[in-house]
Amino acid sequence: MELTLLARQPFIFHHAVRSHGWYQLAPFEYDEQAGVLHYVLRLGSGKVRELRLNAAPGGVKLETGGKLTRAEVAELEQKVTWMLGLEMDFTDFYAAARGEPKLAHVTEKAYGRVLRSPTLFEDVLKTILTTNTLWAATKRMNLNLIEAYGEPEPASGKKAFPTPAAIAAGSPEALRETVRVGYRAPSIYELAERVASGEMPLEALKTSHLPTLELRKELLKIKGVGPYAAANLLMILGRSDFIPVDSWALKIVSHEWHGGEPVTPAQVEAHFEKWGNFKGLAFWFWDWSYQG
DNA sequence: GGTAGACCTGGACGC
DNA sequence: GCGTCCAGGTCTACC
Repeated sequence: MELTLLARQPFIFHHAVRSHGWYQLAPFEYDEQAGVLHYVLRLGSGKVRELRLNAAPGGVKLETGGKLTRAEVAELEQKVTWMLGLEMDFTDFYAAARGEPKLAHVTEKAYGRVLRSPTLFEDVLKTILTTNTLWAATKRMNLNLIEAYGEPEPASGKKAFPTPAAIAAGSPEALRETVRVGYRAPSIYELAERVASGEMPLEALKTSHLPTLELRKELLKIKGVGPYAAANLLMILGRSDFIPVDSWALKIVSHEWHGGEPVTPAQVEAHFEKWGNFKGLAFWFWDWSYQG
């Protein structure tokens, strides 16, 4: 099966994919040379399919194998549209960025979209796996999680990201010992249980009209989600009023404006205060002098 | 509201 | 091969 999905312009597939590190986290896999983003998706019907996405005139070409019903194709379209933010409009951000040399590139590069997973559950778990650890460990824990609880695509054997029910059917001990998530195990297990039981309607937050501050409060109620993780998830949800301040953010801001001297999260926020609702976007796509 | 210390893993390093 | 140190956000207790 093959189809093309149109994106609101401007849209550059490669820049949408490379917007942050998510493309390196399974079940995403990005073949940079070929410009193809792979993703193993579990459909609502339970079928698991590997998707192949690449740039097409005006948007994205989507390919996958095996027969699908009309409803499954519609689900695929809806999920890919969400993952790549195909309908998102950044006109106001581009207008605000005009005149700022450090953001001069954003319109030309069609920056603004942030690659996301098909479910918020997956993005919350992945965000928790980025906290208090190094990127290599995040990738490994995520891989272990998929290996332990993901369902395989029949043809390739590649596994999809686990459902909340699959993780909830395990135990915090298994998460700690097999998936090696350490002290994060109780938080991850509790989240999976609450989402699987319907107690926490996490996916509803994707279309929530709550003011950003209220949405942030909801995210902070999740165990393992603090200020950094909440800001990261807000960015994923298309709200950029907060900056995900991690150790890297402190470092680049310190080099940008403070001669390498230590800075606080409040100072990071202060530097971007004037960008208001676009604070997170301005920070995320800033042309930083320090590259590490 | 601010701060200190514990929570874990795995890589780097010294012996 | 073993032991020690370190990096990385969140949570809890305490002031």
